[in-house]
Amino acid sequence: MSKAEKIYKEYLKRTGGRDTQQKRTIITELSKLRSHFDIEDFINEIRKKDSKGSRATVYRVMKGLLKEGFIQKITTNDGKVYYEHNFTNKHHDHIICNSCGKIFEIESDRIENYINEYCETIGFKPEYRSLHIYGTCSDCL
Amino acid sequence: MSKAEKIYKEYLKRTGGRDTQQKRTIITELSKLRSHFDIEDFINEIRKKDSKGSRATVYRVMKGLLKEGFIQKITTNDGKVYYEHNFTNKHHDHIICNSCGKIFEIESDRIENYINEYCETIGFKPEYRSLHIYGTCSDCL
DNA sequence: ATACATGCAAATGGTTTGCAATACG
DNA sequence: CGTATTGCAAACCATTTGCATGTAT
Repeated sequence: MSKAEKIYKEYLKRTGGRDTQQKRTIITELSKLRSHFDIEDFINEIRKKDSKGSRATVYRVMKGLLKEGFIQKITTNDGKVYYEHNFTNKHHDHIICNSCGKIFEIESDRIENYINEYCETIGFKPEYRSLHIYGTCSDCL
Repeated sequence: MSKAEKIYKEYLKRTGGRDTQQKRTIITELSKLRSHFDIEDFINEIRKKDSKGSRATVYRVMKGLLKEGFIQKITTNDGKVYYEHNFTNKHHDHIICNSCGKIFEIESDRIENYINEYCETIGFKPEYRSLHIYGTCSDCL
């Protein structure tokens, strides 16, 4: 069973919905993306596979994925919106340059460990996180 | 000079704008808020001080404050939007329960230090951050 | 005086929703 | 078959913008 298929199964289990071709296509295509993506581009991609893929369905699936922590939403300073999945379990954080808009991705076990420790002390069960660091990158300085 | 006045001066310096009563009122009222707030409530608050305070002006000032890192924007899982200032320099992060929606605030020097260290290694100058941890709180577990 | 700021209302853009048609279990 | 899901278009809501008016410098 492919990675995408596994995620899809897990998604169905957690959301308790029916097994449909649309959902499967969305999650399969999603799993092919490596980095943050624009949702409009993604919808166009979906439409190549399923000519009548609807925006509404994509958003409906996205909502479930967000809720279950499979994907996250990033809003940059200037209001642009991106989505990103973390199907690989390797969660990564973002460093965003306010000057040129470039986005750097980092993985940090130290932050991860710290968060887990901290949450344990207050009895909170962390599922996913979103960390964005804004500032100025070396090129712009 | 009050804290709010200091922020206001700093804001003017950084954005290079003119000194107006509206901006002053917005920043003064903002500095009175302790925690995350709903912008519509905030606009109503402003209107008590300045009967014709406009949504547009509030958003315009917010935009500058966001850009300069004086405030941050939080979007919860279910799409609700909050704002929050960090006029106190004591930046704090958020832990958000996906089940009941409660928001816990934490301060973490360890995360702060780590971020500063990390950014130094890549030549990035961090200005502010947004860290949101989603999961389930002890009450909901 | 003149350029920037404000207020209003209309426009925008991302996301959600009502409803009729369709497909899963 | 009965109910959840889809697709479409219209609705929604937070935010932005054009323009005429007001105000700081």
